Amino acid sequence: MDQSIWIDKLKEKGLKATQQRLAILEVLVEENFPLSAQNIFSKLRRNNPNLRLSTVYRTLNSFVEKKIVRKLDLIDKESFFELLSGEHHHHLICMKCGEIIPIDCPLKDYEEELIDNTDYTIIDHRLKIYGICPRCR
Amino acid sequence: MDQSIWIDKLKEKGLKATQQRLAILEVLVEENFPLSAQNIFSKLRRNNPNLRLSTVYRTLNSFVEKKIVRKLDLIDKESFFELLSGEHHHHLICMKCGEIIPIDCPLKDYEEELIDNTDYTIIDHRLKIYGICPRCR
DNA sequence: CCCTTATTGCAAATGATTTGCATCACTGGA
DNA sequence: TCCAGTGATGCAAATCATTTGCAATAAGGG
Repeated sequence: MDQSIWIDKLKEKGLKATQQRLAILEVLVEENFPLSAQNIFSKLRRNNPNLRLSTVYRTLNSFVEKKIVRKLDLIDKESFFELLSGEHHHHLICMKCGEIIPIDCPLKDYEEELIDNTDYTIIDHRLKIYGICPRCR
Repeated sequence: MDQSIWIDKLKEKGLKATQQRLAILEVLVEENFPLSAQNIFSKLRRNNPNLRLSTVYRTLNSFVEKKIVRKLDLIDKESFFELLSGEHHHHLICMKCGEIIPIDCPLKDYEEELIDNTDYTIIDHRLKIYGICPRCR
């Protein structure tokens, strides 16, 4: 990973470019996939025994706030976090094996309609589709 | 509320028609709106000091399992529960005042497409749209 | 009306996430 | 390059919604 790009990005958003933040970013970039705080923590801890789960949470929360990552509530308890890059999209989740597939967003026209009908200002939306993948079926 | 309908419905689903279950159902029917476990608990407790929050949770979970109510994760922490009746729909939530508006489901065609593209069996989906209502804006 | 079994009260546990505080590491300026 | 100020982190403890174990209770079929 080219750290300098990320160092700049962090500074640009008013965040110090610390070791822990860069390590967490590196995992998110390399996986390029939704991960839980615990996931990230486990991956990093062996080479970084001082890292705490609370630091991972604090970091992810600041990343969410600065729109560097997006928080997803895919399954009941644990939240997942994914890097905000590439196309806006949603997820299809296999209820048996937990596979997560990115899917594109079908809501553009629908939101226009909604604005006309409700006079709301639309800020954001969440869409998740649950099913069973061909292998688990 | 005509209790006998609900007593039958519970029995039909293999649940005993207990006082607490009927009380919880009554609140859900009268509000006809998504409520949290704590919401329901607070409404009932004054006339029912023995009721426990854990009973409300257990009841709601069994209702979800039997498809009598639907669980919604609208805001970060607390889950909401709403009676499963009427049209399948989703929710538009005002991020300032918390107003919740039911909206209809735009996903039928999209799911067909998804089945063709992914070979998944689609079980369910969740859609929430967040915005600011005209009054709060 | 009784017996069986599901349900509830109650208290304690759980698990993800957050927080308080002292220490440490980053960064911009000298 | 070094230093001070401030934000970030380690650490431990707290929080908060939700769940669970167990003994006591209530529902409902016979």
